Amino acid sequence: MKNRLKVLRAEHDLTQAKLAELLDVSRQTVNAIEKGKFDPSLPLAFKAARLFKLKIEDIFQDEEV
Amino acid sequence: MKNRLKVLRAEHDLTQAKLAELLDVSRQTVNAIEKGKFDPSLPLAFKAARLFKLKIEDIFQDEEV
DNA sequence: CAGAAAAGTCAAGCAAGCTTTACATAAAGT
DNA sequence: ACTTTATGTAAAGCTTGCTTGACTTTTCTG
Repeated sequence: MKNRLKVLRAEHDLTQAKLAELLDVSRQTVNAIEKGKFDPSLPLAFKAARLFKLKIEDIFQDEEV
Repeated sequence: MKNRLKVLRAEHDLTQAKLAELLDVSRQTVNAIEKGKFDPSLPLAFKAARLFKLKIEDIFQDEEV
C-alpha cells in the first residue's frame, strides 16, 4: 500500500510529530506508515482523509493486481 | 464504523460465504464486519471497494464526530 | 413440516496495528 | 562546533483483525 502522506505533510507544512498529534496516533506510527512498514487501520485512514479533505483513495493507493 | 455490505450483498445476490470467498477472508469475518463487531483492515476495505466498483466511502462510513 | 442453506455466535490462537521508551542519525540555524 | 528540531529505527507489550472449528438459530424451499 502506497501513500502520499509525506507529500501532503510537505504541502501543509507539517512535521511527522504534528501530523501524529492531529491524527491522534504516535509519531512512530506516522513514520511507519509513511515508510510502508504497515498499513493504517481503516479508521485512521478516514481520519487522514478528513484532515486533508480528500478521499481515502487520494491518499492511499492499493497496489494489488 | 457503519457499512453497506449487507445491502450490497443483497443487490449482487451474494451470501456471506460467497462474498467472503471473493474477498479472500473467512465467512466469520464478513459476518463480524457486517455486524459491526470490528472494522475491516484498509486492504480489505480496498478489496471490497474494487469488487463492488465503489469508493471506500460509499461502502464504509466513519461515524466520528 | 422437514431438510437444507444461510446467518449468527463463541473460543482459542496467530497476525497486524499501534503504544511507550529509548537511542541514533540528519539537517539546519545560530 | 553546539544545539535544536526532525526523522529513522528497534524491542516489548497491548489491542484489534482475522482464522479455524464447532455449534445454534433463522430463513428459504420443496
